[in-house]
Amino acid sequence: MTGDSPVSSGDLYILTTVTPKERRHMAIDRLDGRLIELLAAEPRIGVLEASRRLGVARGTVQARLDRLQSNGVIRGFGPDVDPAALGYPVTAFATLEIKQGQGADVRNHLATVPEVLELHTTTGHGDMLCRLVARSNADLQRVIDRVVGFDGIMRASTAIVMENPVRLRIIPLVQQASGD
Amino acid sequence: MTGDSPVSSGDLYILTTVTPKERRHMAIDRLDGRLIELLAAEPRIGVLEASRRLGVARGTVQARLDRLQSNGVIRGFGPDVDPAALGYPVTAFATLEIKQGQGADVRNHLATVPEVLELHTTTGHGDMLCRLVARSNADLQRVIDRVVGFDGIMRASTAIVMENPVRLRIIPLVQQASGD
DNA sequence: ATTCGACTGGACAACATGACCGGCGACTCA
DNA sequence: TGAGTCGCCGGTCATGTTGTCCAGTCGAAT
Repeated sequence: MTGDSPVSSGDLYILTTVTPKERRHMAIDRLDGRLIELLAAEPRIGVLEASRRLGVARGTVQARLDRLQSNGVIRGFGPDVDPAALGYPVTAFATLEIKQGQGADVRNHLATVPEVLELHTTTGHGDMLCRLVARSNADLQRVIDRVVGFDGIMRASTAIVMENPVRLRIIPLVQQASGD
Repeated sequence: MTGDSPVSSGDLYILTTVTPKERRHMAIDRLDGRLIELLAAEPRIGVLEASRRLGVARGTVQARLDRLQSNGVIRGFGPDVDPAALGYPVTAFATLEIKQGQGADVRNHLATVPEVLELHTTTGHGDMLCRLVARSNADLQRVIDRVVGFDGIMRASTAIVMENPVRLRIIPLVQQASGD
């Protein structure tokens, strides 16, 4: 039931022009949008309760959920863990400059560092952007040393996060995509 | 049951020194870690099945889960929605430079843009960092125009994400924090 | 007109849930 | 040393939910 997503974010993002015909196959409709909102607001809700709230039959909700998951629109329902509550209250973003041809090695290196929560390769004069967490500012130094203590990395510039006024969110986008 | 988290990521991160005594109260132990891993791997698992896999009593899993949630370690189980599958395959990070004293206005402005998935205020010469998505590179221009089309923003520099070798992850950190 | 897909409303057995309980062992503290 | 506290165990119970069927309706496309 948990089929491979047709769009893997591990891949290169391929830029496409989407025709109206294709849109019909990939877009989510209002009911999908409402379902996702509902699940986001009250995740421990069951299929049955969701169907009651949405005013549709239980089978419909079940079918929509299955479709959203095999579509890859909903990747899963993993627990949302707060690094701060784990003892890592400091977040930072590091821009890394990479030696030519060392990209793969650097990726592998960074993947082994638990404090690297996320890594992207980007355009622009920095080559990679990664999200780090640490136990304290002093600990951040240790993390950065570990991150940049690798041959392929030429330079790193780090920005420490002070405030996070907009937490990672998806609902507004879902609403826009579903015409809600 | 879903009490307020003692550590809200919307707040300023306060840097603390953690004594061993405090650690005992906040850290997660091996069982917590295994439970989180299990939930991350198979989110639709129930409490009963989890207790079987972990080899502990059902009540124990229930109690641990409750504690992790009221601790704020587990914020929730929201659906993990893939923007690419919604029709927004382009991701970018924008560094914004803000006019003095306009921070709050800019935050409010950005919060109204659905394509802004995340916003941080940071140290460094850029003042804010935000994560954007768009339907295409051309669409990204529209999104950026909307983001920077606001009085308080002086300059923006954008890095388009090409690849995402390490997806947002938390398990390695959980393992480290739980001594697993 | 027919076929197709999506939705409805209903049924069923199997299962999971929340809420309890008494009891056990480990720990803290006076 | 003894009392209290805490987390965990293994069990019970009524209740609600799940997965899986089914026949029937509706609208859109062929």
